[in-house]
Amino acid sequence: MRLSKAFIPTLKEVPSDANIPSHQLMLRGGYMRQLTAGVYSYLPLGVRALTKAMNVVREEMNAVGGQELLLPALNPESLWIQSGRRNVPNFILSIKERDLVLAPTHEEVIGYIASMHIQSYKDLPQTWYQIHTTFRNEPRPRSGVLRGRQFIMKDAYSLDRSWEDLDKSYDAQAEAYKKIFNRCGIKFFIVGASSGAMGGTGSQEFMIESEFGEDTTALCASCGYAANLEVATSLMPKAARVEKNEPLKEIHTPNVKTIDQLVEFLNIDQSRFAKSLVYRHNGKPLLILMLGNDQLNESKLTAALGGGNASPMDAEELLSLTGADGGSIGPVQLTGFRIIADKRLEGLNGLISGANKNDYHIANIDLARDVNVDGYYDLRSIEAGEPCPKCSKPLKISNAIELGHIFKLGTKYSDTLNITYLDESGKSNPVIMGSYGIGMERIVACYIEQNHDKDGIIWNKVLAPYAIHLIAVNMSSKEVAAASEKMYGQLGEMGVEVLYDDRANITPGFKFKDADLLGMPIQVIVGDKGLKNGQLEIKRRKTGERILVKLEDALTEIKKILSE
RNA sequence: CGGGGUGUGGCUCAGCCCGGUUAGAGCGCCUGCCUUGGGCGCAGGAGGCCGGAGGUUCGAAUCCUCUCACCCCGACCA
Repeated sequence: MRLSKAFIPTLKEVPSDANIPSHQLMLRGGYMRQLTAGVYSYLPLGVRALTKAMNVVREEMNAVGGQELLLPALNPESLWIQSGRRNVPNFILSIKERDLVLAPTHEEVIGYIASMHIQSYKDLPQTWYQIHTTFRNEPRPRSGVLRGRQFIMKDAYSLDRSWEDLDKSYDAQAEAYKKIFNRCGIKFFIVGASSGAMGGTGSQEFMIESEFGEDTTALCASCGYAANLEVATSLMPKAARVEKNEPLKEIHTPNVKTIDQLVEFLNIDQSRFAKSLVYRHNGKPLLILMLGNDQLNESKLTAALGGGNASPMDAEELLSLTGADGGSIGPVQLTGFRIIADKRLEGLNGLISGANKNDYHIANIDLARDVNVDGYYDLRSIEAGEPCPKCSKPLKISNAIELGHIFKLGTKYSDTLNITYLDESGKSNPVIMGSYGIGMERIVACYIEQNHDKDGIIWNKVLAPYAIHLIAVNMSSKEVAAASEKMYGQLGEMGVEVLYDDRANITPGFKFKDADLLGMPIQVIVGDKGLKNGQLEIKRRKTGERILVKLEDALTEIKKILSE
């Protein structure tokens, strides 16, 4: 492609809306432009990079027996009502003129097709996938392409007859994912994750570490334990029971609201306090007890509650239902609430909690004696430095971007959408499903996050839109123009993808800056300086290393570098 | 959805508090000359109903009200 004819609008200045490197560079390099919040147009260079990523994904999906489909973005609303996902918050975008919705994923359509055509155990297993535009009602799009309302997803679905076969399909996808990200040159790690509203029995996320990530993960450098904070655990010890079980005692605690203030006011260790959090779960009042200053993890809470909508109660309701304001609420003699507690509180006594009377707390609480606790669950967010659940070494906490997510769905959709097959004995069974997603733009953006410098993107040959950026330093020099044109022709004949800067009246500095910004892995520079000695220059974008080669050796040398 | 911020030429921004020339700068763009190894120089030029609507005023980019859009923090997030 000749740059003189190409549509690659580069920008010298950083657009003010872009805050993270991948976003800035994709805009500056003319890879894409924003249309509206969370929606981007991909320009020619962006399409080429995305296409490269898609090719890798296709190859690896096909290699594990995936069959490519193309499913419609427009879905009948009724299908989503049937699966029970029509009203999942912030999930589906719909259109106004018809009872149609824009599909945010395709379990429903896969299920619809499968329910019609999968009839016998002989039809199983199947793995179907697509690479397709997906829509989600993101409340707050951000970070460029990392979180959009419209994005391209590779989504795959496995259909199996048994849980054992699901494990095989799932493992095959996991292996394919590793190959995909490795081939793309992305440094990733895998964490155990919550299956959330997706349902199912297990899931893992493929992550890259990034300060701009929206997920938080716990990692053990020693044994390799890795989990999303939504599900991460640690070996934080429970507090112990105290020997003497004293009777309940009210204590005056004027203007003492937080656990930290209580610790200071009473001079008692925080492990003697039961913190009360007041929520509504599906409309019903819920009191959650946490040990000391442990932080509630809402993902764990939702999981413990078996789904549904849990949110903090507002201050007015709090007062009318408990008789006290936040900071003075506790479990003793509290009526109308379901009470659950974190596992670290299990069986404890000698605790202090709110008295449901402003400025008072109650001491000597024995959860077994004084409170009707409806279950102990793991509800707390772990913190950095806590002992790894597997090997007890300190855990590290870091932010991460989710590149891919794989789920063992089980029968959730088979049940609602009636996806069954007949086994050898003629008995009807639900199909066991798995689902596997990759954000295609995230591949490109995450790669850039990990591979850029102050000048621009640093592509590897797998994702690079072009293998070579050929620069004619000065087109007004007849010799340079002739040698460049010849090189462009020869590389083209070799089948190499070349971006050729043949622009006239553009100064060399400008061309070099553009080349570094766009980031092709190899720059071939033809200028008078080298031609005097019958040479041209080859520069590696990644290292900045330059070598001079004789014109007649250039093709051989380039071939050699390309095959590395 | 709560909090904050920003909308002035293609991009980055100044001007706004404290209303009053013809609305500015840099970059980019066009023309000519010049230059040719790290976003070159000189000269000339095009391009803006100051996000939108309403109001106050003799007069509004500037003050007030409403509204829309975008960005950030939080909430949320398959």
